[in-house]
Amino acid sequence: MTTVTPATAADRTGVSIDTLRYYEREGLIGPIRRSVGGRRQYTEDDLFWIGLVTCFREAGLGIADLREFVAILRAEHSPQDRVAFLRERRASLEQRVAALCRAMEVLDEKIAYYS
Amino acid sequence: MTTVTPATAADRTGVSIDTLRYYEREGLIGPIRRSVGGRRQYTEDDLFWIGLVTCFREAGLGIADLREFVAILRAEHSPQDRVAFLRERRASLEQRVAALCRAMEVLDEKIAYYS
DNA sequence: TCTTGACCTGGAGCGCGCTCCAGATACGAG
DNA sequence: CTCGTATCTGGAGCGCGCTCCAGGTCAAGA
Repeated sequence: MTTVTPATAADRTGVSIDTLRYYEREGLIGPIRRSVGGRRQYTEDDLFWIGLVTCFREAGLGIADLREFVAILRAEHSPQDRVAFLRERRASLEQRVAALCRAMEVLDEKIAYYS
Repeated sequence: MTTVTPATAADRTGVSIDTLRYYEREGLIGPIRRSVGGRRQYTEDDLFWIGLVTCFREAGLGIADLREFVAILRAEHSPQDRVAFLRERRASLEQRVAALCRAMEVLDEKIAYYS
């Protein structure tokens, strides 16, 4: 299996090395395989997962949310639990979108006023 | 002009008294009128403005953004500057929405998978 | 008048999400 | 083998956005 150094992983995911280590410490990714000497070796799967995490971080989910997310998707939870959790997260994202739309409406109003 | 105590203002806006003071210190609201004894007296206009600020905070704008927002709307800036600023803010909100939508798509995928 | 509770100020403290640092170790190029 | 760069670990530091606290002031009700 082809793997990649921390520097390359950081480069390809757009996440800093420090943050990658932080995410691993926090249980959001990995644990990442190590070389004999102890250096991290990121697989393509790791990179993909980091992409998912980044996607959710950008959407505003907190570290604790993501930890739970990881646990749900990895551990032995009943499908109902998983789906319930996922739906819950989806609902909160919808609320964020709603908040954003309200703010955009206000902006549009102001833009119209000053145009 | 009818005014309202800090406690009532907090109650009606859903923003804590401490946070109201903080916003005022940061220049996001006010300065709020004071009674002879030095207590704050919030007008309806103040409450409305606090509502706007809250709306933008919920949409994820930072304190510095809002300070600039206030400056733009209050001070003597050319209409072009205002509109440019507002459009810029709107664009960044759109990006947030896009990030949220991406995350929701991922969630939907997982939901579909586990359903 | 006295009590009680809301409010004042300035400043410290806190949780989050990184980010940086020191000191040690690994490893590829020459 | 040596050098230089990349990486390792544990822990400190930081910016943001509040939140809390101490010590004092104000004001309405009994």
